[in-house]
Amino acid sequence: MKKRQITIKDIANALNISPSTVSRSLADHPDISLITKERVIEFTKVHGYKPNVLASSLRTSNSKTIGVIIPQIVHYFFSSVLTGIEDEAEKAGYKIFICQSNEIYEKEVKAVQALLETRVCGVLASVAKTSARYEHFQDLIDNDIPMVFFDRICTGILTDRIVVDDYAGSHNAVDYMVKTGCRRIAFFGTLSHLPINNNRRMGYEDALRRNGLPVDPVLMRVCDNYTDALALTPQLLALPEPPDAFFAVNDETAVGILNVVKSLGYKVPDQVSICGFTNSVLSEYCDPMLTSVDQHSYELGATAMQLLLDKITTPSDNHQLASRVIKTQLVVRNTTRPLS
Amino acid sequence: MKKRQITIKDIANALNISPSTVSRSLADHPDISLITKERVIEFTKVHGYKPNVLASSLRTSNSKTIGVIIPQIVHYFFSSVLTGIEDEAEKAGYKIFICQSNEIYEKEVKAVQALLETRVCGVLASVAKTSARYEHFQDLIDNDIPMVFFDRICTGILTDRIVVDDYAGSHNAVDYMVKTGCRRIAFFGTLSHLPINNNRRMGYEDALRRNGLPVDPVLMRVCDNYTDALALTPQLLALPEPPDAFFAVNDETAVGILNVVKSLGYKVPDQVSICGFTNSVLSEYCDPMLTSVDQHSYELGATAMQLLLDKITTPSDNHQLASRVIKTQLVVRNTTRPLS
DNA sequence: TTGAAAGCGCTAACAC
DNA sequence: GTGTTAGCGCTTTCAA
Repeated sequence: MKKRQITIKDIANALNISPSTVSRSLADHPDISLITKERVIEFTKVHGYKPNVLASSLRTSNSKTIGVIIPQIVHYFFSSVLTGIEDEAEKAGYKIFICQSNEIYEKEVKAVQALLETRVCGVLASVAKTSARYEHFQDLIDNDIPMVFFDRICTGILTDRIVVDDYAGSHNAVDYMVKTGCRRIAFFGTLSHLPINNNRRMGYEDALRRNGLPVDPVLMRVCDNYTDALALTPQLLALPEPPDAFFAVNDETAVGILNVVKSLGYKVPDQVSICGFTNSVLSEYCDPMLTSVDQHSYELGATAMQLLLDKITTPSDNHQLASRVIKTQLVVRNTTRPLS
Repeated sequence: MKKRQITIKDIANALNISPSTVSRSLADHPDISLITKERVIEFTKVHGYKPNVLASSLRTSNSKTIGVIIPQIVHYFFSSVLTGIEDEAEKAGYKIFICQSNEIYEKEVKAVQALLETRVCGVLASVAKTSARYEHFQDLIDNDIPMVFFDRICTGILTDRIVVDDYAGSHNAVDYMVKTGCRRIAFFGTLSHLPINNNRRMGYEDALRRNGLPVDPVLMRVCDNYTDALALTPQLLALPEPPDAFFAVNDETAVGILNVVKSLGYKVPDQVSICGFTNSVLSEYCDPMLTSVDQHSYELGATAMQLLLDKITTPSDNHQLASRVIKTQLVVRNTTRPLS
């Protein structure tokens, strides 16, 4: 026998007042007398009344919920962004509904569907690597759901976005490696349609060019996880002209490279330099500790949420889209040489 | 101008049928003629109808949502459990509503409140380290919300639970270290009321005793994160009789110990052995790779969700609580010596 | 200061 | 095979 939750009507009957008075008391409406309010509050406490948010959301057409579409929370970067998102949401009295795409396009589409059905007030999204179509996101826009893309944005969709300065981050890191004597720097990136990858690659290429170094396609590979790095790194080191440095688009990949390089007997950073991206906790756990590009992930999440809340509370029809950039910062540790 | 979503009534009017017929068509009710169903489906596709789950949940008193209360998703163990939970939930057609307690009692209480208000069909919870009171969980029970505790259970509350065999896991690990020659093994654990900690400590103590080794309180410390391990480890190594091995309740702590031990010039595992708990990806990232106790976290999450779904679908009034145990497995890597 | 009544969008008896 | 009707629990005009 499932016990029925107590309702406003129950309170009204018990107290011999009307449901509307109860509702107003709970909402602390100024018209209601203090005595009445106190009686109501007292009753809710004693009897453990829990407002049914389903009902109030339906009635007010406001679910006070934000949908978050995120690739994978196992990754330090995303779980850290999520913390920023949650903290801001909580301050503003919003709940968040997290959907993991697991980098799978189909799951992303389903997530959008679920968020639409849940009548979320807004959506924060970072797109899956495999997503090459964007109609599902357009669907959100078409239904007037405010949305903000973060980190992995979707250029085809006209809406606010917040990213990290991937180009500068990657440019600075590579520039630093060149300045410390590296001449053949390999690039391990992601294969996807996302601007984030182009930007990081361009930062890499431009840093080389500005330093008068050649851009060698042989050194540029698709590899963005630990396991693949274990397989690919030995191939590069076996080249006639092997790299003397590696730049990877995330820390897991960088650590994979590091483990291979060490196991093959190279000295890090004397013979081979390595730099990652994200500056996750991981970078302090490996040995030598990893030089990495900090993305200020918490700040990214918090700012994304603030942007979204702005859109929700002050819906402006002049659709000039905000485009924020979070600065990165190169954190030099011991997988790269010091500046002489 | 916020665009109103299209409703069942709209479809009914457009198609000159009644709302109930539309509803039944969408639910694929056997009574409805194929032609009608097709007309309805066609219309929903063309006009992008999204059912309002708020309304249907309210009407049916079934939100098809499971609440999950979890300490911190940044940790590999929990995010990995979460994946198991999500996969099972999805199979069964349930959404999940994730609440992070961040190990803070007050946030845990708020989470329970939110879940109650959202009218979730059930709750999966792993309790915060700082929670010493449990009325909030009792509140769920009192409202007949099926619930299952996982990993960090709450002994005061009578409900289903699923844990890892912490005692055996820790016993085996310590026993292994003794068998490989360690004589003074330090224990780094958590300070909390949770059984999980007692069990791990007892496993440690019993393994020592069965091998005829003394249990020295000096070697047993409260320390369960990377930063604290950096501070505490040197103190232990400076003892007149320093430990020759460390057993930590999680991998982050173990890596912290490892980094200190190495930096002080000790050889691992020759002079000092180290073992962690969880077997997170982390254990392959450090050097030497970390020996750790695998907790089968994905399986833990999946099983927890299955247990909960069982309770939800077949609510038995005979409250005999299920208590499942997931086996652990010692994964030997290079921070411990081989068995001779 | 409070109450009556309508309705958010959906479902499910019950009727025909 | 389809329609009528009532109501899930809440909020909010409008009236008193």
